[in-house]
Amino acid sequence: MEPEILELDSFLPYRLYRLADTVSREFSRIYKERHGLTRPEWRTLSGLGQRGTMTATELGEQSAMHKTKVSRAVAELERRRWLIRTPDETDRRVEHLTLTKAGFAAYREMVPLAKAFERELLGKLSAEERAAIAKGIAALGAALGDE
Amino acid sequence: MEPEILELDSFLPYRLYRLADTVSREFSRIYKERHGLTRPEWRTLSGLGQRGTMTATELGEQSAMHKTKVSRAVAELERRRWLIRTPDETDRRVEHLTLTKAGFAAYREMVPLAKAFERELLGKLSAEERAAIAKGIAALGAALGDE
DNA sequence: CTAAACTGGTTTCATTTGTAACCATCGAAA
DNA sequence: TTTCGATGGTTACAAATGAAACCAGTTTAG
Repeated sequence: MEPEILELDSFLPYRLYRLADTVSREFSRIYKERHGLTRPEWRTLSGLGQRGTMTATELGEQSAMHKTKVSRAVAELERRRWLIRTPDETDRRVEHLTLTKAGFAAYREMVPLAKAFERELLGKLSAEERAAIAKGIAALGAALGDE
Repeated sequence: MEPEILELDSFLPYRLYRLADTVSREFSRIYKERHGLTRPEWRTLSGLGQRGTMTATELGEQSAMHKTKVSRAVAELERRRWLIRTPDETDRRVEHLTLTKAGFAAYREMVPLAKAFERELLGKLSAEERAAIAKGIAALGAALGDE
């Protein structure tokens, strides 16, 4: 019997990871160069910028980050005075996180850059290709419960 | 003027990364549990299994890994006696890497598991969705020169 | 020839990450 | 109530990673 070979180049987990890695690495230059943010920090910033106040746990769910990443990212943004913590009135374990003026200013500055990056990337694709990637990602995400 | 908000959930770099992370993490359980391999080690194993002999540099190109990752993965697989290095005849900096019997046995054992994983994952999608993800990834990969 | 630039591969060091243990608080059940 | 299991969040420690320095050996240009 023939030895079975795995075509790595068309193997979904590999292909997907590699693509995401390339895109993410490119994109990270934007927030890394501009403000020296790490990816968890950027996600925290954009999560709070988008949704307003959130708790650390909510942030973790929304951005698919492990709680330790969230914890460290929040600590760093707090150190920069980009966010503040407000203790919950009724549950003293919980704290509500909100961007400060400075934090929100940074967010507002980043948003157009992020959108431009995405626009440029998608601009290299045809309309059908854009539709395909959107559909594919949505379907796979749904299949994985990766909401 | 309205503050511009970035919808993280539909932002391509984020969505893609998150999806890849989920898939990759799931998949890694297979080679992690079975043999305690790291991802670079798995990639090295499957790269050599697929293509036969390669140099470290070629491995790096084929699997999109930094040279230090390759170096360490190769060292570990060598320690397990899953591969051997043969010095190049004409250029003494280069070494050709090949799986040993044991290494190839491990590879052969992993391939069906990998294929089954992919099959199961894709099985959750409709035919059009499968086509969409394939097309989208290929297009984006091409656009990025991410061969 | 020979010096300088380059390439394959390894190592060192600082940073990032994940796991697990941990602390404090909370809610439910006895 | 008191106790015990969950939960929000942080910390400690080990492992994985990336950047840059490094060592050999090779090529190129003078």
